[in-house]
Amino acid sequence: MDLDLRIKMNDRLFLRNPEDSVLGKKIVKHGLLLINKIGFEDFTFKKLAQEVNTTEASIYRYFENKHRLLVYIITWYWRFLEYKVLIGLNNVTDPKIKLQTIIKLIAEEPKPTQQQNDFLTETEAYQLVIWEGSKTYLTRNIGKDNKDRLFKPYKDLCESFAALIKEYNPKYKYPHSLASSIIEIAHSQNFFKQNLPSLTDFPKQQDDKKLIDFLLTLLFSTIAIN
Amino acid sequence: MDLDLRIKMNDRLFLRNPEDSVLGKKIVKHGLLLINKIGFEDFTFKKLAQEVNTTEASIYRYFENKHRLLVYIITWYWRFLEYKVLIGLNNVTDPKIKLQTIIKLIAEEPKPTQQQNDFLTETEAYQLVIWEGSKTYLTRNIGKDNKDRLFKPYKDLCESFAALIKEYNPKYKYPHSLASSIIEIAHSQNFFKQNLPSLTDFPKQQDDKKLIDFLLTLLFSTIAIN
DNA sequence: CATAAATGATAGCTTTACTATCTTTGTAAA
DNA sequence: TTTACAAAGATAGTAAAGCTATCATTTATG
Repeated sequence: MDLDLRIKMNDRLFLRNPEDSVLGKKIVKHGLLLINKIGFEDFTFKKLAQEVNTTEASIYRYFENKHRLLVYIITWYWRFLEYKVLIGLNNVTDPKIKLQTIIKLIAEEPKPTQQQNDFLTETEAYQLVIWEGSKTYLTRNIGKDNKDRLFKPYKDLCESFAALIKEYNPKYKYPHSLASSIIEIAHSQNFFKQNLPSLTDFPKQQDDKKLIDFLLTLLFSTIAIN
Repeated sequence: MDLDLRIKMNDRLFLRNPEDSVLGKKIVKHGLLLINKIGFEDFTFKKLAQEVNTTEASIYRYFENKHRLLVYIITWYWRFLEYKVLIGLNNVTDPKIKLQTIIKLIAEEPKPTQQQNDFLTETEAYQLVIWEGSKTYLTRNIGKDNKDRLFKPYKDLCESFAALIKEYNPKYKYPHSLASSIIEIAHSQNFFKQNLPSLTDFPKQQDDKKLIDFLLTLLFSTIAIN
């Protein structure tokens, strides 16, 4: 699936739009790679500056702090995923197949592709979401960040998902909670599978088949129409 | 439910056992309160030292760093919860009621009680789990920390939960994943309800009744025996 | 070609996250 | 009742993180 898309980013996320310059794109791209490599806690703008052959001060011209950079990348991913869902559901009419499709898109580890070398790559972004995604909102800044609409992409995705659930079974009482829960579970189970495998029933060295089966069963049994 | 219990803590968590001294207990108690107040990111041992009227250096004699203190409190909570489960399931034989009971114990916001004034309180610990719980393991130290068995209390709780699921339906394929998922969801939904309510279907100013209903339906529909 | 904007280079400041050392205090065995 | 020894206090110091400021130098743009 090739998507040549321009994702509109919330301009509260940056001081200078990173998409507008070579340096900006390098900051975001290598930011993603470096956070994945050393973890968000150990990640600093100084280290990133070295990777990108620039200075700390230059990075601060693009992003207020490392948290904003993190949110930038994570929300980019949510928007990207929503595009994928949009494309993936194109021409699909059966509500059941729609739900199966969205679950796969959410939970399946994306395959590495060649393109988009100069900006964010889906596979790396997916890893970032698994490891650092919840750190975007588990912060005392959540009130302010929410007012700045930083979480809109995530909310939109949940809303789309919830709409499909409602379409399948209009009487189900908790479509939003179910949607956000399944998204969260997909990532936490993926994390546990890699790092705390006894919390799952998935063999470490295996694809996401079982995880998807688990999620599909969970979803369809709870929204089943009796 | 009164529990006068002594929770055995993993001694890799501390340098000096905080339960053995007045200062140690104050550090842990006010550590919990202060993290809840200002958030883990802004929390420092220096600030805690001021709260407790001691010095930074003294706190470092008990805990290697703030992450260990966090894990200490969080794992204390998991152990505490497992005791509650143990007591709560005492004399219960019906597997269905067992599962209902454990869900309630996991998801229900504990009521404030008077006791345990000098150490950790359940209500505060519950808030900490919601806000900071996942930060215990979403770290590059997870491999080492896991070897030190820091996550054993959490694993044990999940294992107990999974065992009840297996008892109810021995044929269900994903008892561990389901157990850990429900625990995680309980907290993330609780967080969303407070902070990003559009991700849930629960009114902000209300008890956990709907959340528990959501979880119960989720659990029992997916493990239903056809 | 002029000029504005972006970047580089450098400096500096406050806070965090520790470690070290030395002194005082409180407690428990000799 | 001394003695001794561990816990805590007091103080200092260090490297890194997390910024902000300034000025010089490139690089785009009209």
